[in-house]
Amino acid sequence: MGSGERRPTLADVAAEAGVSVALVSIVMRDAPGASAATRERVLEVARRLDYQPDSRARLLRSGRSRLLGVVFAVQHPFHDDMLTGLYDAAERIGYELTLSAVTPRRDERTAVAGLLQDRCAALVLLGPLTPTAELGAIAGRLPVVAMMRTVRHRQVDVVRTDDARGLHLAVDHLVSLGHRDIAHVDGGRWLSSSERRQGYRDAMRRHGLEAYARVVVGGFGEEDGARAARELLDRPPTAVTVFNDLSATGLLDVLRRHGLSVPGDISVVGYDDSSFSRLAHIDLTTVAQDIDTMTTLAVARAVERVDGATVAHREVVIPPRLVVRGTTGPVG
Amino acid sequence: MGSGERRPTLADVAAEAGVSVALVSIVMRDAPGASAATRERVLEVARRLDYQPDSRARLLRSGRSRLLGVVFAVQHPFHDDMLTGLYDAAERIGYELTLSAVTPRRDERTAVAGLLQDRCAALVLLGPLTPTAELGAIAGRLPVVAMMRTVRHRQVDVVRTDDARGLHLAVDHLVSLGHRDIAHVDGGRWLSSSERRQGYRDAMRRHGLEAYARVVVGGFGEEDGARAARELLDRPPTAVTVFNDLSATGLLDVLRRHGLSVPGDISVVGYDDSSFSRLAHIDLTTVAQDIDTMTTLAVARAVERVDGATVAHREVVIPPRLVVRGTTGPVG
DNA sequence: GCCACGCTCTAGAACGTTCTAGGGTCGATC
DNA sequence: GATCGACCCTAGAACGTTCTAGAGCGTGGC
Repeated sequence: MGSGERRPTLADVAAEAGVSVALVSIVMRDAPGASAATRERVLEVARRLDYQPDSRARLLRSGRSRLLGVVFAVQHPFHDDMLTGLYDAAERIGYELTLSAVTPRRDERTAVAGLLQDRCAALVLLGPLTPTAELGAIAGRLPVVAMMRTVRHRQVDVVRTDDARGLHLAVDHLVSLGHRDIAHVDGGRWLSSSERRQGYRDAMRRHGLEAYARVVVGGFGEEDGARAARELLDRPPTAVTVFNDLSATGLLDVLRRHGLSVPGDISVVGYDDSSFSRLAHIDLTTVAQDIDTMTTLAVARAVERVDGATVAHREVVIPPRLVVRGTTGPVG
Repeated sequence: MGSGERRPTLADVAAEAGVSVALVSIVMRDAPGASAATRERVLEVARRLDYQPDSRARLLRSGRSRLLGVVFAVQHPFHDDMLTGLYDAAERIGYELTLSAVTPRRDERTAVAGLLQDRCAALVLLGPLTPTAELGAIAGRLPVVAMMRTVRHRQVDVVRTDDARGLHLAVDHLVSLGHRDIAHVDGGRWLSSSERRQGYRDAMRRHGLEAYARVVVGGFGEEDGARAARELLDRPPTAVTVFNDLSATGLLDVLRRHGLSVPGDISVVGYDDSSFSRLAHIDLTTVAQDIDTMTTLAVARAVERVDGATVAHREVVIPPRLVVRGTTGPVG
């Protein structure tokens, strides 16, 4: 019936194969201490009984859990890209991932609490909104790595992109195309928003364009970009840098619907290099966060902490890369 | 630090409070058998020591796991909406969710295998691509509920939308607006694609429009819709029904970029009612899958199976609902 | 005064695994 | 021929919890 008979355990396999439980355990873990012949026989029995190790019992007994808890948010395409990278990185290093989602009706605190009960060895948080103090409290009991935001706390590790530099790249690119009237649609209350906004302001100043600097309140979603676009339509700049790709697509959509050609009338630069931004029909120029490096480092850092290594600096800042595609061009 | 001292256990709390381990367990589970006074005292100590129950040990001992494994795919916005609903439904019924993602480099088999080791009580699979026979094999060892696709196997439960009916609704709506030249962009190899395609064909026939019926190969993503749109541009229909919302947005984008106005020149109907489709700047007419009902039923069904109930019919088919927004209008 | 009962509490087994300590066996070495 | 070491294997404790059985005790009815 599916849940009918009890699932087979080590003891079942041992009995069937005529050996001790301990020996089966050795074989299943591929640990030294069994002859090739018995190894073969035990494996055959295990296969026949369709034995599946019980990771709960396994983790319970063996203390160290090789399990990383990841908190991500639903409806953030870039988080999906990060998850993809995290799975890769974890697999390379022999760790498992356990996910906990933040949804419109399930907050970050709940998501974290769930993982704490699962006794993961460490936590990786994608763009957490939890206040620093509270993050610190969690970090008091297990290693915490925050991604895509700064956390000024001595117990919390951080892996993030150099967001200020990202906006320098974006503005430099636009300036090199002849743009001067460059606006910025920010991320509203999102945490990396202020770094990016500041990066934009600095870059504009560096080019002597502070007179043109204009920041419009945005957010992380398409509707935020769309709203910002409508606001810009009164007096459109020749170029705009946007908090992230998702918001940029919302903005692009509204601009085009109002007859502006991109990049003819207006150039647009996104942020993240989310996988959808490289789709042919979107073809968005954007500031790429280095997903591979970030996820690899985040996992590595978490594991180092689990192993009790003392790591020198808690914050790793990865340089971004500008990816020029079809939404930017010379000023018309 | 962080992983410095061992995390407190029931025994620690018991020792500190001067009672037995069993009693602390009773208090933590809020089970009957402890006086109000000790209850209070034990809770106070637990709070002070920052005790967190170990769900592994808990589940291991108590057999039944109140844990539902969910397999979802990354970069499918509608799966995110489903996750949101599943979390709600699970919480209402006192179950936990454990997630396993399918990514471009992590296939469904791997995702399922992970959950099997976690000993979840049942599996919920979002639009699984696994062949029926293999799903059946998994269902042989624990209850499996597949969502958003049909599975003809006597051990696999199915909760899905009446996709044929969904396309009837879409076509009926377009016909009532005066459209006759209505094309369909399908989902390619995706599993509900054939039902929806068939629903489209039936509806066209029912309206005596088989001469106009035209199916373009699509897929689940934006780029598939975009590709299909380019194909349609030679000889554009006055309306098009699309496999899903994501594909529809790709299609919309290309159509508009080529100077077609929506819904002036062409009407577009999506499928899913993904949360982004209701954003003001997308404002997509679409066939809504009833997320609340589907997720509630899927969780309920999984739990019934876990409890060993014999459920009459294995397939639950939910009627869809047409949501008329801004991408459909009278034929121009 | 005795027994039965309800209430609060406890001891100890059990869940399925890993780990530690050690028991055989066999061939080689002194 | 005893000793050793390498190799294969096993018994039993341990992980942190829940569960079963029952102990202690105060109360009430006869």
